Amino acid sequence: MTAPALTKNQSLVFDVLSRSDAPLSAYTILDKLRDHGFRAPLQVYRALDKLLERGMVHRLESLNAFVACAHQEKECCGGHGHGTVAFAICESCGHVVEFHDHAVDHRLDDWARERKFKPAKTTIEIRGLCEQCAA
Amino acid sequence: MTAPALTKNQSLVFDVLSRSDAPLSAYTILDKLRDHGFRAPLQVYRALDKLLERGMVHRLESLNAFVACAHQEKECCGGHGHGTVAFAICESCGHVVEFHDHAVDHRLDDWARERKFKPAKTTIEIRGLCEQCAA
DNA sequence: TCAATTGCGTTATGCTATAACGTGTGTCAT
DNA sequence: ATGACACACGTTATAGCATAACGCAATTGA
Ligand SMILES: [Zn+2]
Ligand SMILES: [Zn+2]
Ligand SMILES: [Zn+2]
Ligand SMILES: [Zn+2]
Repeated sequence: MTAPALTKNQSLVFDVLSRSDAPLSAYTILDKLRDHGFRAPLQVYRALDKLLERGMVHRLESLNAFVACAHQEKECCGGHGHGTVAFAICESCGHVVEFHDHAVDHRLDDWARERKFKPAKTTIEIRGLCEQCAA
Repeated sequence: MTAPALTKNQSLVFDVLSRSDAPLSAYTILDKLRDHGFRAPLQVYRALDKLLERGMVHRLESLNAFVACAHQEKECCGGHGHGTVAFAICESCGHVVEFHDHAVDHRLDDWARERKFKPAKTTIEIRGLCEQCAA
């Protein structure tokens, strides 16, 4: 039941994402890891796949970029085992806020149930300007 | 105030999207329009940009693909002048349903207002299985 | 020990999107 | 008219994102 340890490559990728204060593209991650022996995009993508599976990393579809999950292990909704997560992305400074909203989740869930649509993964991304940048 | 007519290229691209029952990538559109003189991606992307501006076409971020807007001109929320729109995307048959949900919109709006975040564009995409394909 | 699984590294390729250049065509103020 | 401007268009080249296909090594579990 308890997940196996991260491999070396997975740890390296996760570390880079954790330290970043903005989303990173796979190729940016690659560049940051060249000194650690990374040579090809696949090394990054394979690590990202595993981290995404675990919910430790999220993909921002509107940016083709990735962020470390901002949840603590045991937060509401089970931390990394969270349901749908939403993002507010500042187009000026690049800062991203990850959040849940149960009302939104349930509303979309109801919509799906009414139409007998079976959701697998839901993307919610608000792009705009954060408080700092909107001033 | 009334929008200028579509150019030839814009019409061709819009037609292709309108006739399709699934989202199309820019390159797929290009292929479908080679017989009409299209030779390069930019011809498609430039037309798409204008159609997106007008709200006649939507981009599905999680698919890197495009669909014709499913609204009628004068539907609720002003038809093509609509606010946030959401999509349910079947991963099996490719069918896409476009919808509004005011409750979701307002909830996300509230979230943003509370944090003084200024939304510019919001993406909501539910991927899963439609009723037909879930059976 | 033998198979199956998983991760890894490499090369090559494919898909998505834009930069930069020049052309032609209208509009509009001079 | 003529020049200035805006805008659509066409072309070539390039940038950015993602996966296919190969082979090797380590791990696991019958
Ligand atoms: Zn998360
Ligand atoms: Zn900002
Ligand atoms: Zn629409
Ligand atoms: Zn379906």
